[in-house]
Amino acid sequence: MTITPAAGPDTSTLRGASTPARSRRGTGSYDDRRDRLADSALVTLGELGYARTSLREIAANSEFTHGVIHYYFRDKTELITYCVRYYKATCVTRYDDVIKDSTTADGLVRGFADKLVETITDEAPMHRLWYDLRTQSMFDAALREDVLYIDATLETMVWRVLERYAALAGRPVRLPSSTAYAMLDGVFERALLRHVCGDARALDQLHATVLGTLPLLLADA
Amino acid sequence: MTITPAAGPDTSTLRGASTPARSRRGTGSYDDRRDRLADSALVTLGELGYARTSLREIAANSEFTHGVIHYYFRDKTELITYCVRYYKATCVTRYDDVIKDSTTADGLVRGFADKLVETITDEAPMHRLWYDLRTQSMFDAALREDVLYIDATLETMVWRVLERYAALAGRPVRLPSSTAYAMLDGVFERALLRHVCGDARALDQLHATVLGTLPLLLADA
DNA sequence: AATGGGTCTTGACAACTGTCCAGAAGAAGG
DNA sequence: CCTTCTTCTGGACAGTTGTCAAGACCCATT
Repeated sequence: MTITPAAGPDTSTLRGASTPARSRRGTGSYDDRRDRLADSALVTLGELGYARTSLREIAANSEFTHGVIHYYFRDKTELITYCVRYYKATCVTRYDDVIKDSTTADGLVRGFADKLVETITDEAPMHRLWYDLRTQSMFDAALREDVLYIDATLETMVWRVLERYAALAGRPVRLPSSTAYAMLDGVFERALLRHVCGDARALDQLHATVLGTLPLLLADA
Repeated sequence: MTITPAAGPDTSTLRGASTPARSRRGTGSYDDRRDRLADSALVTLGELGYARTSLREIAANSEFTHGVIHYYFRDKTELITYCVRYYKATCVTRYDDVIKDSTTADGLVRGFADKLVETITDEAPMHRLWYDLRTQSMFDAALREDVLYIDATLETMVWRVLERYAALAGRPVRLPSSTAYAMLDGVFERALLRHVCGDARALDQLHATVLGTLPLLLADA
């Protein structure tokens, strides 16, 4: 998958627009290999966390050697930044099916809860990496622009779910988008923490919490 | 302030119970200097974040030299762990005055919102450090025990506020303690992120959000 | 004054980090 | 074949890290 940033922070790199589509060596185009490197990096980052992940470790878990990284990325910051944007593309559409396929308010709530549990089960390393990067942005200004942009994207993603829920229920959401997102994110982050720490009940509790909480976000009938 | 862990994870160090109360050198007792070292460390950690803070940096910002750290702490992990516990002691009583002094439900909500804004204004580095450590615990098992214990402590701290609020309002809280904490924590974390990133409206919005949201946590009249 | 032990300083060590570079490897075009 | 360009390798560099140890310092007791 080649990332195609539609909006948001500047995505230009050191290479001009005339990037060669075909490579001389290796498989796939220049951008393909860049993305595969970012893909490997994300796996390693999700495993070790931002702080402990070195460029050599990233390279070791990829098809490249450590020297190549500086061929595709100017420095570590550019690699991380690119990875963050790459990550975003993999998660913005996560709940679109829930929105599209639900025909009742209760069905949407169940589908949403199921999806939250599923994504923690399948993609916990990616989620903890996101929280890691978001927290790091409080110390490292270089990450802020991207983090805030992705956070806003996630907020609208959640808001689309709630708007559909409100429409199906015939009652408006009684909280602003920012508050609703912050609350649900807090619930999700807590469940992720418990789950990663080995709490077997974390996912069931998340499911129950979402079922019990989402109705409270709508105005009274 | 000397930390006196009442409950929670094991706090024992390499030194036995017969710790000398008076030192031969430096000012204060052995435990005093240990705490002052932890105090310096927390300031540095809050400034740079867990990942970027080295033992030499901690020592440079303290009254000690870098070698002393291994005299008071076995290794970096023990220092961090001690700091985390030390941190907890400084924040568990944060809202006790609000609980004690409030005489009306609305007054408690205002006092709580004021206090949240105040603590972000005054102690933002400490808060972002907490979120940093909590996130790191998802990657580093050594931190988990302490993090989960502190998180539980914060939950009961928030719960005490809500119980008092419910009593003053004459309506019960309609969410379990865990959910209520997760939601408010999400709102708080978001406000902190915005604030640290330079968003001047973050604190006003936090205040307004708390005023608007807390009533929703109680059952209908 | 001498001793002994708690406290602290200083320098060293190996391991690791991001970055850079000289050159090899390989494909495309002449 | 030879040249040219992209791609990649492997090593080197300087800086930083946690950890340790030899010894200096200082105070209390004898």
